[in-house]
Amino acid sequence: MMELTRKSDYAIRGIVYLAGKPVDKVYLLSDIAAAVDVPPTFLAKIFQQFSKMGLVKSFRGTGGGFMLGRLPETITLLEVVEAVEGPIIPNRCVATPSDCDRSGICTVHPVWIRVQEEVRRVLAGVTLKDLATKE
Amino acid sequence: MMELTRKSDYAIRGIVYLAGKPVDKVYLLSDIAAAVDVPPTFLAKIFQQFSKMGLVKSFRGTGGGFMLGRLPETITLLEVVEAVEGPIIPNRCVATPSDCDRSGICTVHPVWIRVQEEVRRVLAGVTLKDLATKE
DNA sequence: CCTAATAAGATATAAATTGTCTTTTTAGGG
DNA sequence: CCCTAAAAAGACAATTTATATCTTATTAGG
Repeated sequence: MMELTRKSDYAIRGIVYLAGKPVDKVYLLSDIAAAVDVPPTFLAKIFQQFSKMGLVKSFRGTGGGFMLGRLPETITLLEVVEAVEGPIIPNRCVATPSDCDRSGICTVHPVWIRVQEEVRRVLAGVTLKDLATKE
Repeated sequence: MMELTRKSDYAIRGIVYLAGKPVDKVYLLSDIAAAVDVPPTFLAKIFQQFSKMGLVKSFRGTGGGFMLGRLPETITLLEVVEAVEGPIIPNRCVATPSDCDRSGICTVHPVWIRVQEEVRRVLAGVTLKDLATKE
């Protein structure tokens, strides 16, 4: 339970790297991937998702690359994780409570809700600015 | 991220069922599995694990079956989940910090520690007695 | 129009999940 | 003693998810 996927880990590395750089410049995917030690083709997929959601902006063609879509202090770790993995759901019954309807009431359900809340609270309390390491 | 496996869900159903019954009696695996709607062979594997860890006691042969290994108020949900899935590890770097040693210090690491602590805290605060629904 | 770069989609491989099946061991009862 | 009822243990199988890679298309600049 609870294990982050590689994809999310890679995603965080990549976007935190951007957050630690001057935000108005464009960075090559290949350079980012090399800097954070992630397979470039995999990071490309991740950043494509991010781009659709506005977390990063992409520019094609010569001189293209990626930059952060918003200021680092306005992007939370929760947003990043959920952008990659979808909503944080400790158990399927949290997403679709009808799954829980064995025997009328499920006593465990409220516990998963609390787990979800606590995890979201922690992740929502950290921004990319907090995570970015300026060099 | 964070999704409980079926195995854990089944495990919880099974052991909570036991916790809701008179604790000094023995229950057939096949009956438990039918009552909580879990494949019997799968639940068997889970209860074998539980048995090794003392969460349940097993009895073989005629008249055999399973009962809780300890009183319901002394078994936490955390124990049950970790008995099935192993320790709660939001990211591999929490288990093996050496993984985290890209670029000296990893700023995200402490966040995963906090996530781990919060999840454990919630789950440790709930016992099987709390979850058991007496009929 | 040529080149540099991302976008999109198809495909491939490996690992984990979710089981099942068979054989063995243990225990009780006639 | 057998015979039967039950769990224990281990091997095996199917499905799904994770982890990529490859190819082709699109976009932009010079």
